[in-house]
Amino acid sequence: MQSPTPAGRTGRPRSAAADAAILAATREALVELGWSKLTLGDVATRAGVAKTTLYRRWAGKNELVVDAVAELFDELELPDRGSLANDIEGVVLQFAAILDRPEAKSGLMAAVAESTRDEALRERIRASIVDRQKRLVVAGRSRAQCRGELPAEPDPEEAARTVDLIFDMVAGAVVHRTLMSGKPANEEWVRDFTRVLLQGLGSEPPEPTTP
Amino acid sequence: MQSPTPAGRTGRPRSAAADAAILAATREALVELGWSKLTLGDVATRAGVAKTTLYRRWAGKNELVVDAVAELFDELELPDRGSLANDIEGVVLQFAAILDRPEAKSGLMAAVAESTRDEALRERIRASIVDRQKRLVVAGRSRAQCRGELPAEPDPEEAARTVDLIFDMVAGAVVHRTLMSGKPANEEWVRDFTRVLLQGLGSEPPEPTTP
DNA sequence: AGCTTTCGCTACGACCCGTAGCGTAATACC
DNA sequence: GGTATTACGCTACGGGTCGTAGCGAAAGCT
Repeated sequence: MQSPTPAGRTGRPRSAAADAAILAATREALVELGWSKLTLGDVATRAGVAKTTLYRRWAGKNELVVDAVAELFDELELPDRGSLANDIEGVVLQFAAILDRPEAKSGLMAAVAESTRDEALRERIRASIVDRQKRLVVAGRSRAQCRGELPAEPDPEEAARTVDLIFDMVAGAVVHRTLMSGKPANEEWVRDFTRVLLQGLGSEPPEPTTP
Repeated sequence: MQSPTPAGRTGRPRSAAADAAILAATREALVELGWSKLTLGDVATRAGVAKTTLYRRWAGKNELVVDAVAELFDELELPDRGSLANDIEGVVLQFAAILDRPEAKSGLMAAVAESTRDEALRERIRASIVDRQKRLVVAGRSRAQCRGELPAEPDPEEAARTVDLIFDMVAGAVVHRTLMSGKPANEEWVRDFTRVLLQGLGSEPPEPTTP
């Protein structure tokens, strides 16, 4: 997960408990201090380990925070809710709930910002966060094709392009809504979003919000 | 634009040339160093001003970078290209071109990350960057309604929600494509994106990419 | 046992931060 | 032209964080 996993097999093994404590302390520090004021010395103190232990496992702040934030996305699931629209609404609400947590907001965006100048960090984010989310898109799309809700795309290259497009549209909209617009991606918004995604902008709303 | 604009009217005025030099130096430093390694002392040296001059005008790194990045979005325009689809493709390509610049990527995302813990900074970003982009959505939508390409929404509250939704979907998709997926938002992608946005996911592609 | 690796601790030079103080330069008002 | 007022450049400073080195002790494996 972190630094070049120790090659040798003999000797005292690394403490797994220390790993968990460090990542939890990192998230705690992210909540209280945010990215810029988070220091590795402070994280070490919170975790009850020495600062040098941190540097033995992670190359720096970037890698540590990515690993700490990645764990937040472990709970993402895609239960079968009967229709494509329901599947989308369900997973988007899950994603929005994770993004609403302060440690996810500041940590993820800061890491992405740093990754624009660090190829290895970008790959780390892709492998531990982005690809995990994209798998949900692949699964949901294939499920919808079996239901006949989406057209089949025999060309694998074109199918991959479509998956990428849907992924960027879904995740991008939620992230932008949450971070840039600063408004909640609640049920009402998710309903509207899903309708536009599935039927396009030309469609008219089913009901003018009369609860 | 920056710090509490000097209240008094007498005395030596602030140098406007210094402002431009500082903002340009900030963008240059963003390109070469990225957000985390950018220091205000270095920016001051590049701009040919004293470090104290920087602190007299901006409260800190966050505010300075936001102002420096905001200027990049000044060139955004919405020329009338005849149809809603063409309008969208045009403005999205402009937006993607700006986002592709390294100073925009690292600067904007880092500022957004910091803004999750700084209400004043979030407001600054909203006023100088986000709202300027949203105006294009409002204009493009109203133009499309005049053409009859989009349904009219008489309820102003519902119209505002629709504008917000479209804005987050468009800008979010481009940002996510560029930064998270790390792939270019080129003409091919923009064509696919516009088709899905207007017609929804159920529609089939017009031609299987046969140039 | 003995070997190997991790761990906690301390200390260190290097860098950047943000501010204070001073003398000088540039404008507005009279 | 003289004067008040503000901005500017420069230097210097205490405080904080960085990332690393070195040490003795602890914890596993064979």
